[in-house]
Amino acid sequence: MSAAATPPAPTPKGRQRRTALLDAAERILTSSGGAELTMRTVADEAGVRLGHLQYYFPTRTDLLAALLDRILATSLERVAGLTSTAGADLPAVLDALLAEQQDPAMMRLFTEVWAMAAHDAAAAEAVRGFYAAYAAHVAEFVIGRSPGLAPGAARARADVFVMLMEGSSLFRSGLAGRPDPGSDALLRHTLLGVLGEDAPEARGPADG
Amino acid sequence: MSAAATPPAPTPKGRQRRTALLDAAERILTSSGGAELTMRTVADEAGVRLGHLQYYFPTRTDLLAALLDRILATSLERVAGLTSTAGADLPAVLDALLAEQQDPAMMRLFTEVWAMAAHDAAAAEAVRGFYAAYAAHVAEFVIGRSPGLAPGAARARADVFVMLMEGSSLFRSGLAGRPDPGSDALLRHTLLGVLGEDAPEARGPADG
DNA sequence: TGTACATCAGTGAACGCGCGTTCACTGATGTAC
DNA sequence: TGTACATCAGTGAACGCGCGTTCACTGATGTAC
Repeated sequence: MSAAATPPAPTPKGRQRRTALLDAAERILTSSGGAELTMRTVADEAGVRLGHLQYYFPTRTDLLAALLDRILATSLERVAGLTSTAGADLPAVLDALLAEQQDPAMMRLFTEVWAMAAHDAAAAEAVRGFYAAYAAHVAEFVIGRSPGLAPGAARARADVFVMLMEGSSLFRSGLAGRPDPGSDALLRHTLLGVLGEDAPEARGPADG
Repeated sequence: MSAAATPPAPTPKGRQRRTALLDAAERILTSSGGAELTMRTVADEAGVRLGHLQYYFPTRTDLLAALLDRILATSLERVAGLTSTAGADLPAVLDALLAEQQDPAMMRLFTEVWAMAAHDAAAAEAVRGFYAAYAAHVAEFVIGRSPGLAPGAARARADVFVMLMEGSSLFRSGLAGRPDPGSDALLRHTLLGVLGEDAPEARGPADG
């Protein structure tokens, strides 16, 4: 899916318009879902005519590909920004990552991304690339804090960390479950444990 | 979304036809996605005329609601069957649960379910009910193996277990990542730890 | 500085198509007497 | 056992609509000389 849409004009104005059009598409994807994301609704949302949207994105496929790329790139930048500060306060980094999960808009975006990936090979490849890079950032972060750890072990920890993060987003966003303080505490404890960090308590705060 | 579609005929034949129609709809959802699930494609897949499909499911909304209910009910039955055997070999139960994740069809089904829930309040309620019941089964399982554990603690463990299971399905199915033996080992280790079971090794098999 | 021209940015109308839904209809099956 | 009738099961045609896409077009902006 990457590099599917060739922008007709790499001028400053062209880039700006392109961004505005993708903003509109993202708003629609977030608020209404993929089924409502049509060339017409996006054009309306952006305040341009249908034909003009097609000047930048000739087909709907081009638009979706560009939107997917941008969503994944933006998310990856955020992760990279957070994990690049190796010496940072780990619980604070965790808080920042978890805080994003509670945004229902972000959650809706990712359910759409997963659904796209489930039925489109090119989208799936883009999504796998995203998670590979995400996990690589986390692995680097882990190694930065535990030098000498085998690369394979760091990789495994990063993978499981990402799995748990993605799974928990379903619940913390309210989409598939309801946030719960006790579960959240154990979630944080488990995430720290996976990263190889010892948590304050031995097991879990809610244990009796 | 539950109880939206009133079946016009609860006769044996009617129930059978209804099931066949939902089977067809599920095949389409799995193979092509929600966007391709139209009244016509479902009727074709089931080998009936459009008007006949509408005899059982007057509107597309009715069809989707019934399909969602059935998908969730079926999944819940499977979970209940596995977790009801409290004395069973835990790694075997874990294997069975994890094996299902590798089925891409099941994964596609759930990405569609999540996407539905993200944009439809009734669907979201059904999905939350499903996960609440799923976690309740796991919590009961945990208490069965660790009597005396506080209910809140069991609940938290079940929640985190389900979070990690759902997150890992994204990767083990190949949709969002690629299955990896080292990560799988740590995943199992972490899942057991969350359930309160001590794993064979102290930390993780891939650690050095 | 002015002019010619290419390219960029944006418009508007039309196309064929598949969609969900409506509705009148026919044949099969059950049921009351 | 036979008949009348209601209900169940299934058909077929048509509707209006929104969709992605095509295309000819106009105005704005840059650039070469």
